[in-house]
Amino acid sequence: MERRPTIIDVARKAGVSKSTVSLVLQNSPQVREETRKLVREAMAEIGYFYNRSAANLRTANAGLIGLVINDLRNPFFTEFATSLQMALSARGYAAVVANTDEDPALQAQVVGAMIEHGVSALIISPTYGGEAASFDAIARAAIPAMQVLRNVDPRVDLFPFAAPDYVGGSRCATEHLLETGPGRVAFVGGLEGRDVTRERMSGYCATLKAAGVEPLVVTGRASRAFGRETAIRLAEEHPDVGAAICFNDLVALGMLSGCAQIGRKVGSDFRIVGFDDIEECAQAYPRLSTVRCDIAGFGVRIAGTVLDWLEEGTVPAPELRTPVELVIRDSSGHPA
Amino acid sequence: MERRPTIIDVARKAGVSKSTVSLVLQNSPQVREETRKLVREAMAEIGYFYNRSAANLRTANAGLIGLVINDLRNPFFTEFATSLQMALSARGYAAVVANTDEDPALQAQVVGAMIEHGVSALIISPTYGGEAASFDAIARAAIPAMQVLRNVDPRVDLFPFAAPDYVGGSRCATEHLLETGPGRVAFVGGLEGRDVTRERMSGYCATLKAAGVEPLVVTGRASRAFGRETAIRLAEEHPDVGAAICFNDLVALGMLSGCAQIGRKVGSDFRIVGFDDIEECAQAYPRLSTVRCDIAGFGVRIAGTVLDWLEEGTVPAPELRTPVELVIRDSSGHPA
DNA sequence: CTGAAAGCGCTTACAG
DNA sequence: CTGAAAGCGCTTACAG
Repeated sequence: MERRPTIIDVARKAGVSKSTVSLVLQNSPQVREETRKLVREAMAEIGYFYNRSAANLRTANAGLIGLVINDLRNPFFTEFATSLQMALSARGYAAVVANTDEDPALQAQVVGAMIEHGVSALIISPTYGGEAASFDAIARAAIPAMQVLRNVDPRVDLFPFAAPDYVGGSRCATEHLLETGPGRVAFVGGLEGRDVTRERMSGYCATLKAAGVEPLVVTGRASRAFGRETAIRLAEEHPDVGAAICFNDLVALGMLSGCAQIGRKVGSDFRIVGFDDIEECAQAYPRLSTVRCDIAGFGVRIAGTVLDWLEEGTVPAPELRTPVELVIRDSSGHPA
Repeated sequence: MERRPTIIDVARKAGVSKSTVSLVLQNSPQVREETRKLVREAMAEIGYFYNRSAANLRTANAGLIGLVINDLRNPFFTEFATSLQMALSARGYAAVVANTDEDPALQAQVVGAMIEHGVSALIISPTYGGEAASFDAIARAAIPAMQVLRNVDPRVDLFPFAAPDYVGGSRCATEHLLETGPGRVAFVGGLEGRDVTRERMSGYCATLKAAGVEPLVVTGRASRAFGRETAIRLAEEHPDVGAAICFNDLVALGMLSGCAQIGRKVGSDFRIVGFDDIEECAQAYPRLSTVRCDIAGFGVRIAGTVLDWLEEGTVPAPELRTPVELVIRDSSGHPA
């Protein structure tokens, strides 16, 4: 467990100066091919590892990106974080990631820790509430940061916002449900008063209004458990409701489970469309129709946007909306 | 976007030397309370952020832990990684995390990157194959590292191994299935030749052998899709099979879906038990019986083990097995 | 309790 | 193409 070799050790071994070793490390063209090879061999021989922290002290580019996520156990966010991380990795960056579990205090803490670790940029899917503490710290530290999936800080010039086109998605889904069968269509899940809920609901409300149909909104946690309970409750209390558009796939999958439990046949007796298109949708029975947000592609895109910002100074637009697509499978019936 | 304040700026502002500021940063008791307060105020006023990379250069404790996971999109690993990360965070460490997608080359790359970033320790749920490249690099860098969930490198003295007690779990599950009904019980899912598959299968095989029953093993990818297909295929080709113990919950959930599709009633016509107890099990219909590995608790425990190793020098035992527990819900029927 | 000085491993002009 | 020197922001003895 002795001291790790440094460029000085490499230099000594290779018989050159440490500047030369540094130049080799940076692939500088001004080092002769022969010397370069000599140095590389010396590195391999003595087991040299580049020390980025030390380099960072001079250049202030750690190659570290912070990723803070409000709910990392939710498959939607897992998929986002994973795709993003892998895209960063492919471009030579490492990701420091933290889950905040929707806790503003925890979020402020991890954001602070990441700043201390010298992240070059921050990508944050923020909690609702207490956002000031986190974003003010980021602003003070003058670190490029994007807010994704949820827009909680209005300073989008400082903290550009990106998310899928939720409104468009809910409009399509509602129109589809209006076409495929009779009965009222409900909107299920999503916590009241939140932006994302408002957006995913607004396409629904607008479409129903245009069609002259009365809406029925059942807000609540975006969980399987809530979906399941609601499916059962809806059958009892609102037998006239023949379809539901869900806040997300988790709720929809929960409704599938609830309908199975009470023997209500999904796709005919009752029609459901989810939101997000997590992997499970295609494997459920019946296969779940949903609004595909291509969250993996979204993650990759955000990685690119942030790295371009960092490397080329291309400041992202204040608001980016990525297109969504209705995927019709079996849970929503088929147009008559 | 000017230069970030340093301890020198703080010192000047507070009218003390930079050593004093450093001492305050470390909560050294040798600084007078009054001075301490003065310094803290100065820090707040000029927006100072601690620079860990710089500190690390002297002390070689970055407060960074590397977490590399073979399949981060799998809810089992997501839960593990998230719990672990949050436990680290609670003790003041940040986690650099990377998904390797079962790719040995990618794994070697991210391990190298983490070493460069100066992680103080590594926790790795490794890919199968090509392990030498990764673990040799870790050994050369002399970084404490644990292999979890999969034991691929035999040097467990160097890289202690920890995992739930898979063998015991599969034994319990098999006994349970033998008690709750008639028909053969199959083992479904898990790639052939892998340690985890072998372990999760061995309790099954041993129990059947003791009971004098013929085993039926259907290996394959540990996915919902495979479970679904297998449920359908089993009903056609092996109508005598009345129960299945699955490699993991994903397979079991897939089987639930397949049974629903062909109208086979799970819990009576056919009995299923999963493995892991991911969150979804309790929300499925019927609710899935499974072997609980308490992966969240496992993650927290590993975090503790590694940090104790780092901070107190407590070297972990070469192999740690954590207890598992059979959770009986509705999918496995009930003992007659 | 506080200051001055050296050093952690690198990069970056600047000479040669 | 290569060397000597300064400096990144901190910590750590060592004096005072």
